[in-house]
Amino acid sequence: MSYDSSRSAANTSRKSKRGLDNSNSSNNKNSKQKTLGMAWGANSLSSSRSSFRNSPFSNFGSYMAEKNRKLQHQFEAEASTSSHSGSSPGKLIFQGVYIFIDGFTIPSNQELRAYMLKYGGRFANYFSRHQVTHIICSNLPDSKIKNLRSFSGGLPVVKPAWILDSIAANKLLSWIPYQLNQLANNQPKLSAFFTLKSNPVLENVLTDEVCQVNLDPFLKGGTTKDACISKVDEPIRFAEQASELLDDPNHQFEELNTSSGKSSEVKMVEFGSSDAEDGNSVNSKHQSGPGLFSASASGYCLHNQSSDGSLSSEPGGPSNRHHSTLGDPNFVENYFKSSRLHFIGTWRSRYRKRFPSSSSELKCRSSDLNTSANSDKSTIIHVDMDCFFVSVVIRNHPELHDKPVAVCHSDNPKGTAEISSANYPARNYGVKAGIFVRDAKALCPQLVIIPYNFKAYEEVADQFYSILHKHCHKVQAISCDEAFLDITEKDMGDPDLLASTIRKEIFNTTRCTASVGIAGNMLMARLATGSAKPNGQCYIPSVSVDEFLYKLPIKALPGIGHVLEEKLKKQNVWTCGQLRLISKESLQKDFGLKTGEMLWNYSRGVDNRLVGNIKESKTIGAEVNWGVRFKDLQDSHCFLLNLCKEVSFRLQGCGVQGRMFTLKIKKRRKDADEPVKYMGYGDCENLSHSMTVSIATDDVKVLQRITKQLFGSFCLDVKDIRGVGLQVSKLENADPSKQAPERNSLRSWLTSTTTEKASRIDSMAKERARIDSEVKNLIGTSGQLFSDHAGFSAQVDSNSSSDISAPPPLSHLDMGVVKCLPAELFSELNEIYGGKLTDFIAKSSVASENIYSYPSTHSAEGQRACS
DNA sequence: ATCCTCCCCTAC
DNA sequence: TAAGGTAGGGGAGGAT
Ligand SMILES: Nc1ccn([C@H]2C[C@H](O)[C@@H](COP(=O)(O)OP(=O)(O)OP(=O)(O)O)O2)c(=O)n1
Ligand SMILES: [Mg+2]
Ligand SMILES: [Mg+2]
Repeated sequence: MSYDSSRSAANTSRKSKRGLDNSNSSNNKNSKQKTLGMAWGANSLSSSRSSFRNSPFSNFGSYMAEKNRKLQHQFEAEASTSSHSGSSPGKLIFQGVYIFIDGFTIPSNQELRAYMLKYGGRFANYFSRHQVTHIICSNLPDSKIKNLRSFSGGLPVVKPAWILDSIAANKLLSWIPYQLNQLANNQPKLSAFFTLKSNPVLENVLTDEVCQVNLDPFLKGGTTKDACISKVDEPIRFAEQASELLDDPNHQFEELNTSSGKSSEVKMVEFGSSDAEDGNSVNSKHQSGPGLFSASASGYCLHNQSSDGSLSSEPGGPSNRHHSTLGDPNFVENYFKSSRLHFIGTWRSRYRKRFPSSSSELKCRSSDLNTSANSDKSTIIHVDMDCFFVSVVIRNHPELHDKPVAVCHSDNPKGTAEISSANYPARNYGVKAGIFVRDAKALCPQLVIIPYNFKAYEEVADQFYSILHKHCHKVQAISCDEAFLDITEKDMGDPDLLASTIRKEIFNTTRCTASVGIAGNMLMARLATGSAKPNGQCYIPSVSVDEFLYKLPIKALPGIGHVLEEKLKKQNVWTCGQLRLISKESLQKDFGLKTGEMLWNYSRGVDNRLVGNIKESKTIGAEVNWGVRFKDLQDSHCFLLNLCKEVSFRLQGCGVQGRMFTLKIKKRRKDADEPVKYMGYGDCENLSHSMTVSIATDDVKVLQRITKQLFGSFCLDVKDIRGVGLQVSKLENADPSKQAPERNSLRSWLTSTTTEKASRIDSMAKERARIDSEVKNLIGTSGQLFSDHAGFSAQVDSNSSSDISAPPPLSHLDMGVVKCLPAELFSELNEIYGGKLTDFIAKSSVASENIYSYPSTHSAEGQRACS
């Protein structure tokens, strides 16, 4: 196996002074602004943004809203014109039908394929839930049936006779009479559940009872087995029959279908859309725009399966889908909708909005580090959902709880799709997150593969955090399924009791289990969770820390990944006990100051971090390292533009702008073969270039110009590009009035006192020259007058200025800010207002310096500005 | 010493 | 076929 990428990269030419040489060749003819996914993205951001942007224009929010409205309109117009095509000749009886043939059939695979192609249908060599409309199947072994039922996601499973009869009738017949009986008969006895379901008391009675019973030994007995580490395995049983009777809209839905359908028809258990939409699914035909992704232009993939199992003729139909940037203009948008890593990567920014930092977080402890003194007193809880992505999806499928199950995009036993999460039965076979589905199938042939349901993950995460916040005010979110609680102050009673209460509540609310670790610091609490899983809790008292760690493999320590693990193993260190034998100095020499200290501390169970609120983000970015293949420069520029749009949306969604831009490129290594992973990046060099400007921006056009320039400073063949990322840092609040003074670079520079300015006068010339070049960069050659600055974004489009609203009236300008603009920007602005600015300023030449001048604390930025 | 840039590593 | 993102911490080495 050729291992991917990540060699030392020490040989890559590091310097590569950012060559400002490359002429911004194309003057961007195609600035038509497709605005891809911003349709609903713009909605959410305009509202969130209008609250920020009210200065210097008091009505800036509406200005932006209007701008966004127009862009959205434009987008919708384009979308509606682009999608329709093709008329259907009478012969194409299978138009819109996309079959996948599972197993041996009569007539043969090839014959059916030929029929489909001849009569306007399509034929899938590999199963894809997104494309396939019908599964064709004659007969299957039992094991395969079960898997099929799980994976088909509600698609009709039909006998080949359907195709033959349709051809004979010269029209598309209903598939229902041809449904595979085998499958229908094998349905779980849902009806049995439904009759019981109507008893709402049952849930509490059963689950509570079970929990109580299981918790009992722990609560009474206190400590158990090894060295006072108390651990309760699986105290909350699934109580399968009971839990599945819960009043679940999804079940109701299934019941409706079962009873109202044809007598022979039994609705297949649905994993995909129906579960996602829960109660809505019955009547919601339209994909309620995934506004979920508040900080992103992309939404989730809500599979557009028709909920009644009938022919699902998707809007676009089963048209050619491209799996790479080649030929798919919406690649970025579509890709993110299906990316699990994008989902978990962007979850945090959504959480920030849903649970705004409670601010009541009294940072009464002066030092930001735990001293060993109070560490003894602290009590930290770590909560983590068990095999989260699997658990959420199989909630309604008790028959799968005991079987090995994994979440994956593909069930192709030869495929390179990645396992996202595997349940515990599957882990017994070695199946785990990150491995290829083909390897997982090799390890465990009966592995059941189920699809993602991002919307459900989001909902469960919300419930999860609602519960946590209810029980504790100090909650640090780690991810959508994981958090730390500081319960030091809650000296009321047993932490174990609190933990079991929380776990019980999580289960009763979500029907998914969580595990909990309790200890004196975050490190040990996290490790405790690991040993509590699945569905358990574990307390590690201080006295047991040493023993707990002694045999623990170093890889189990958070912060030690495969690289550090290998390096340490070369030093014959396999366990934390062995790690302790190495001196701190030696570790720091080998791994650096901080990393060495971390290793030394962690191996002893020492962790000084405090549980805290999520900090405001320092960087915002987007990258794509899958399916990236360019045939020419134009391809790459188009892709970069889409990336810029995505990043711009996220910046605006977060209400921030940035000054530093980093473009990352994955470049196929010299002699690298085609990647092992389908559409993957394989063995690559990771390259990056960055640029800092003095005016923060979130404007697409500015981003695009900067990005183009950065892109030009790489010398490479676009055909070698396997991944692209754009990251923005040095963030500032988009609303200057809410901007922390020390973070407001431009303002601090502009508003520094005259004496300060005088003291910098020597450096000014140099700085001015730099600004000149930046301004040129920001303004460019065409339309863009200047970037978002001090809350102002104006665009004077030479060709179609009617497209964008005019800037707000002069009276709404914040003159304090305007006065301080650099000359170039001031004159640009002055032009917009027909020279009236000069007069205005002249009249109100009263002292404004005081308003915005800060004590000269902004050392860093000051240095930067005048150096 | 401290910053800055270009990386690498890690976790979810 | 398949959807290998995102963000923070931090190290090496050069510039100041
Ligand atoms: N390489 C990974 C790691 C995680 N995830 C997703 C799927 C997981 O369900 C979710 C949470 O990550 P966890 O590390 O908590 O893993 P699980 O919850 O699946 O299992 P565990 O019981 O070990 O927590 O993130 C993923 O898609 N790919
Ligand atoms: Mg988990
Ligand atoms: Mg987790």
